[in-house]
Amino acid sequence: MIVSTKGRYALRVMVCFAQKDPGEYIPLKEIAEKEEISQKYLESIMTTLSKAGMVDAVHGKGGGYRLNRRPEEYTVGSILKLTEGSLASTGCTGQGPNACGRATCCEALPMWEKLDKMIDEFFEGITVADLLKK
Amino acid sequence: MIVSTKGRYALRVMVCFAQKDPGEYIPLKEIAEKEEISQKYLESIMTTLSKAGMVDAVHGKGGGYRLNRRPEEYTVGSILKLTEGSLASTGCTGQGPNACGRATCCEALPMWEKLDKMIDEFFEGITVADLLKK
DNA sequence: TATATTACCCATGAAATTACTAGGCAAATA
DNA sequence: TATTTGCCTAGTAATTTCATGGGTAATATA
Repeated sequence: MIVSTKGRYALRVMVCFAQKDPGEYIPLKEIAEKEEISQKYLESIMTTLSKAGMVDAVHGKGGGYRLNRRPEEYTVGSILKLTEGSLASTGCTGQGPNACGRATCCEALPMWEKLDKMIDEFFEGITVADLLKK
Repeated sequence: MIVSTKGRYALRVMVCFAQKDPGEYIPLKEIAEKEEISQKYLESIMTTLSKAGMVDAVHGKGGGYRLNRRPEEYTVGSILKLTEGSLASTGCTGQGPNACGRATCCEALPMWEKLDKMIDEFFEGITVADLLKK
């Protein structure tokens, strides 16, 4: 499976924030209950989003999280890449420590690369705003 | 990652057979060595392919495996669906025991379904023969 | 018939990943 | 100061992945 709950939760939560009044801080607890997601688990996801500058976070009473851009400025791709780490279909494409040693002669490699490109373009072409309107 | 070694090995091996003389049986050992894949692991993959009727298998000396159709008659999709079980991107699409309880109200579901369709069409549009010619 | 060769079957296991859970600390507000 | 909220670190149970090991069944050849 290409997308774990982490990425899917992140997406749903971002859509959830987009439905709220912009500027208003929403505590995580409220979102977790509405979306029926474990509060503790969601904490780690929100921290990731916060550290990456995707959302603003404020401690204490009256605090919580909020979006810091308009929904149409968040691509689904940017959210998934952040929370999932990568969207690569196989791990044998690209560089890095997991690069396949047979890459130079693998008949299938161009196919995986084409797929990855297709998936990337798919997710980069959708924004949180697109998920909102239905 | 959407495609594990099991599916990737299966694909590479099918390409490997397609390069051989049609009709000739090739022992698994030879393929495993050429492709640098664990012989024992490959056994289970080949058995899956054999039981599904994708390849012919013959025991004993001079035996082994061979394709039973022309390379252009095997889609990548058919091989991956067989070895990977499914190519669904999330597990929340479709029916089955893992179907998401929020499916009816999930804003992201149409996106996952569209992605799955795109991926399926991608793999069904490529055959073993396509991987061969390069 | 005996032997070697090959596919097939079943069980086991190590490593990694996923999806959480637990508990405390830090910051902000009233 | 007390409460509310986010942040940090660790641990853990279940599942999946990627194999390994040992035996059995079928086929060909000497």
